[in-house]
Amino acid sequence: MAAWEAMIRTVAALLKKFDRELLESHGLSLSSFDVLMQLTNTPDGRLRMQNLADSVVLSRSGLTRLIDRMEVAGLVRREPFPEDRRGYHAVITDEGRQLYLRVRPVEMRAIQEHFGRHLDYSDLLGLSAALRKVMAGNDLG
Amino acid sequence: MAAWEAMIRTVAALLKKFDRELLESHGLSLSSFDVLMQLTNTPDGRLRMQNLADSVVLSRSGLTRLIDRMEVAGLVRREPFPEDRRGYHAVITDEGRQLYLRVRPVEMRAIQEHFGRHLDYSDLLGLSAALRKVMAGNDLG
DNA sequence: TGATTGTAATTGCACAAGCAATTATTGGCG
DNA sequence: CGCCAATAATTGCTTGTGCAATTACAATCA
Repeated sequence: MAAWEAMIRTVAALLKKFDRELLESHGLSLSSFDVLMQLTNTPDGRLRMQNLADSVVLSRSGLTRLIDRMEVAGLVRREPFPEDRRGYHAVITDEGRQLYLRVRPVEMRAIQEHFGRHLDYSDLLGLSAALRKVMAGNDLG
Repeated sequence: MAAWEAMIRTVAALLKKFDRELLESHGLSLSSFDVLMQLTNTPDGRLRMQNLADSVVLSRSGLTRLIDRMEVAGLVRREPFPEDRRGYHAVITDEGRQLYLRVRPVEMRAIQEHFGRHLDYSDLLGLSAALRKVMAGNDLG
């Protein structure tokens, strides 16, 4: 219970901080960054809306609007998915890739500075292991 | 980095789940529950708006409106603070206390079910210790 | 084939949250 | 004392989010 409390407060505080920093430095929300990261991590920079919504912390409709905004900003584009014409791919654009490459090191540094720096290796191992158990227990892959 | 990712996704997913469960079962948001908890944990069930905003995961203005809603719902009331007439106390009402007492066990069970159950004692100790380090390193008391 | 059921994504709507500006009050300093 | 900066809380405005309903398409099965 205490562990849970500590966890939500820590995560919330850090997320808020990262979100603000990213917004100020690059005009990018954490959600957008997350989308760029997920897309970059696929072999061809594309993902169905559905799968993207699952990996990102966002509802379906939330993702729809986020992709709307990111499309306007030129970071991603939608492409119809021939094999199932209900579906769309979100595809990262060159501009999106470039922005991601610029932002990623900044974000990594922030995480290191505010999170990783305070933990040693065994802390991180323990943390990861514990979280994996919780995720597995909740079908969060 | 992987640990951080796992943490935000786990926390986000569980928070969403808890929030929905609480809303359905008692018409209460997690934020409201958090306020009730913070107030109950003080000796006289009252806290300045400012201090409450710090302990709850919420901005000043967010808290103002949340207290508005909770006041309408009869769970808390505002009381002027004589020693500093700019300030207000949020005070938990009897109704608020009763609701908290009903909801708390439900919430504890949910946390146990979705979080605690998957971890053994040493996991929890390690988790708490690690989070304390991070919080201390970020001035989060 | 045609009807029914299921699924992908979007849209209408309402609400909650944050930032910036505002109001009311306090405290310091000449 | 009177002015000015600082602080507590609120309010106006804008944006992001989720739920429920909707649209478009797919799949199954008689």
